[in-house]
Amino acid sequence: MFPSCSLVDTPENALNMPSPPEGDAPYLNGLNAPQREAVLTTEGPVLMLAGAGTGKTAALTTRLAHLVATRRAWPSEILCVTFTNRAAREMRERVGHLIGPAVEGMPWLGTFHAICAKMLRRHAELAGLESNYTIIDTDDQLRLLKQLINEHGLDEKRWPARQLANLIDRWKNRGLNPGDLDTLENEAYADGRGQQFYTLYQARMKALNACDFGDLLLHVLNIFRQHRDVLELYQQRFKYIMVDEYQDTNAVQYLWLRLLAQTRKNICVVGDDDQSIYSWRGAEVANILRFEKDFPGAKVIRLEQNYRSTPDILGAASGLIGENSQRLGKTLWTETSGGDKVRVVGVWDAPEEARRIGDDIERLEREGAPLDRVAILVRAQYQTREFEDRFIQIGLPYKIIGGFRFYERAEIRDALAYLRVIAQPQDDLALERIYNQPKRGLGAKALETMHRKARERDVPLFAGMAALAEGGELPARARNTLAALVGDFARWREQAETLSPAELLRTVLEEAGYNAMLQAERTPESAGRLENLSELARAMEDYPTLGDFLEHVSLVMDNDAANDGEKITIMTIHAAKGLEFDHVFLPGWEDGVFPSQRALDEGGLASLEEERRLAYVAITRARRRCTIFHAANRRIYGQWTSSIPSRFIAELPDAHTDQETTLSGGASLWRANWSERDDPFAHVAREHPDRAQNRGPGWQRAAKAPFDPAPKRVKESTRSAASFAAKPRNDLALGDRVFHDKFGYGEVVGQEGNKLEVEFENAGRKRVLDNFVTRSE
DNA sequence: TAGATGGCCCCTCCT
DNA sequence: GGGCCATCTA
Repeated sequence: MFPSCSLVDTPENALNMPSPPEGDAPYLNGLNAPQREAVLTTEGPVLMLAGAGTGKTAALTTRLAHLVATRRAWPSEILCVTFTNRAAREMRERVGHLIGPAVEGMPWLGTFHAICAKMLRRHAELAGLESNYTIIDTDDQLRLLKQLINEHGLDEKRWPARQLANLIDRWKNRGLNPGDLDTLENEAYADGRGQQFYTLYQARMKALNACDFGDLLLHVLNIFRQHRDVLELYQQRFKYIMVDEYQDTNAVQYLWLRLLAQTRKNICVVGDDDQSIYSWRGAEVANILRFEKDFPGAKVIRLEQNYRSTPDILGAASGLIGENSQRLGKTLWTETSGGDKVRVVGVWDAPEEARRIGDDIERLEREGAPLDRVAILVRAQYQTREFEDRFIQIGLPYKIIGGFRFYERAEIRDALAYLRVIAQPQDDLALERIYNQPKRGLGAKALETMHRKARERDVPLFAGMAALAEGGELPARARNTLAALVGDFARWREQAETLSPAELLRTVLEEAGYNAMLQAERTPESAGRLENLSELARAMEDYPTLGDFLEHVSLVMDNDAANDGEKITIMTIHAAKGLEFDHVFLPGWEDGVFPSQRALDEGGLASLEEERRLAYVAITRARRRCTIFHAANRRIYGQWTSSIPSRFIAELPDAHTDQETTLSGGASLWRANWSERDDPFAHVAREHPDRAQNRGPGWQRAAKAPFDPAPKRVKESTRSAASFAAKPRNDLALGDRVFHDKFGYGEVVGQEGNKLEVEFENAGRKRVLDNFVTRSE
C-alpha cells in the first residue's frame, strides 16, 4: 500500500513503460466521447461532472495511463488523490493493468491522509515533530482530551471530551489553527475556553510526537503556507493533479489542492454533487461549484450515460434525488433494457428482515450468483449485528467492512501499543495502555507516580518510568517490576534493529507474558484472541519496517484485503460509495433509522437532503437488482420501538417499484393505525407462537391479544400508510397524562410525528405510537 | 490492587 | 443491549 519512497525516475522504470502510442491508443477503446475527451484533455483545469455509474473511474485511470504512456509525466510526477483507501487500491490496480509495473512508481496515489502523512514525515521538523511521529486514533484522542479536561478542573460530564474532539476536528477540517478561532468558535466550548483547550491539546500532541487525522492535513497546509520553498518543491514535482470525489473535499483539502495546483493548473477533478455525503466531515459541495471560478477557463465535461444499472434502478434513484432542491441537476440515461423493478418489502421486525435477506441470498446462491457480488448496505454500523447473528446461524459466508474492525480489538490494540512504545518512546498513550497489561501489580498509584516523575523532569512518561526504576521512591517490589519492564523495552528496541517486524511482535508477546496471560484464561475468547495475534503477525510480514506497518495500521483501518473467497459484503452506505454490486439489499428504511434520527433532529433541510443523497448512492450501487426493506419494529438502545417506513420510500416513483408486505409484516400495523382499537399484533402471535418467547413488549402484547383472523399476504402501497402514520395527533401535548393498554398511566415527555415518548408510572420511559394511548382525565 | 457491580449514556457516517 | 466509569469489597 505504501511503497518505499525510493521509486523514482530511474532508467529501470523507463524500460517498463509502454512506448508512446501512435494515433489511437488501444487503451482508448471502449470509452465514449466525453470519457475520451476527459482523457485527452491533459492540459489545464478540467472539471468532470460524472453521475453514478457513468464510468468515471475508467476515465480517470485511463487518463492517468495516458499521461504516462505519452510521456507527459513520470508516474512519480502525478498526484492522484482519492477519498478512501479502497478507492486508492482499486485505482492502483486498474492503472496497473493499463501501464504495467510502472504503477509501482506512483508514490503519490493515495488518500489525502496517506499523502499528507508521507509529506509530513519528510518535513516533520517544520511542524515541530520528529519524522517517526505516531498517528493516533479517535480512542487515544478522547483519552487524551479527558486527561486535559480533568487536569484543568473542568467537569467532563458538563463538557464532554467527545464534544471537544468534534470541535477540534471541525476546526482542523476548516484549516483553522488555535490562533485563528474567532470569538464565536471560542465560545463553543466551556464558556469561551475552546481556544485554550485546542492550544493545550496541540501542545500535548507535540510533546507526544503525535498527530491526529486532522493534523496530517493541517500541518502540511501550515508548512505550505509558511515555507514557500517546500510548497514550490511540490508544485514543481506534480505536473498533473487528479482528484476523485471532489464534491467531498473539505476546506483544508481544498486549500491544500489549490496551493499545489496554483502554478501549473493541470488539475482534473471528478465529482457528482448528488453523491455529496460527507458534509459532517466538513465537505463543501460549494468546492465543486466554485471550481470554474478558481480555475478560469476550466473545461467542464459531463458524463451522463450510465453503464451500471437497469432502467428501473436508475429511474427509482433519479426520481428520489429529484426531490432535492439543491442540486446542479443532470439526467442520467442508459441504453440497457429489462431487469426487475426496485422491490420494497415491509417486514415485522429486524430479525425477520435479516431472515428474509438471508433467504433471498440463499436463493440467489442457488441460482448461481457469486456471493461477492451481493451486498447489504446499511445506514449505521449497529445494523450489521442482526445480519451477523443470522448469517452465522445459517452458515452464510459474509464479511463486514469497517464496523468493529480488526485493529480495534483489545488484544490487537495492546500488541500495537507495545510496538508503538518500542518505535516511539514519547508515546505516553501507548505506554499507559500496556504498563500493566498483562497484570504486573502496577495500578493507578504507580501510574500517578510515573506521571509525577515525568512532569518533574519534563520528560515523556517512559523516561519518567525509567527514572523511577532507578530511584528509591517506590517500594522495592514496584521498583523491580518497573526496572524489568524498562529492561524489556531496551532489549526489544535493540532487537527491532535486526528482527523483522513480525518476528519482533512474536518475541514481544512471548516475553511480555501476553501470550501466557491469554493461554491461562482458557476461554473460547482467549483462543480467538491468540489467533488474532498470530494473524496480526502474519499481516506484518508484508512490511519492511515497523514504522511502515504502524503507519499502515493508523491510516488503513479496514482489513478486507485479508479476506478472500466468495462472501457477501455487509457495509455502510458511506463505505460503499464508488462500489457496485449485482444485488443490493437495503435494510432499515424507516424514519429514525434512515433518514437517521440525528439528521431529522439537528440538521434541518440540508441534512435531510444529504440523507436523500445517501439513499441515492445506496440505490445506484446496484447493477441488476435492488431490494429495500423496512421493519415495523426494531430494538433501539435495547428497547423495542415501532417505526414507520422511511419517507424516502414514498418518494420512489411507482413506475419503478414493486411494493410488498410480508405475512407477518407491517401492513397490519399500518391498518391498525387506521382503526385505533384493533390490536395490530394479534395475527402475528397466532402465526408465529414460537417467536413470542423472550420478546419485547410488541411480542408480549401480541401473545396476549385475542385471536383475529389473519390477513393473507397483503400487497399494498405503503405510501398511504406512511403519510397517514406520520400525521401526529393534535389533541396531545407535552405534560399530558395518558393511558396505554399495556404500560398503564404515564406522562407525555416527548412528541415527534406520531411517536410519543411517555414516562410511564410503572413501566418507565417508552416510545409508543400515539394511536395506542388515550388521553386521561 | 483486582475483580465485581451498578448506573449512565449512547448510535451515525470516514480518515 | 452494551461499553465505560465510578464505587465497593475480598
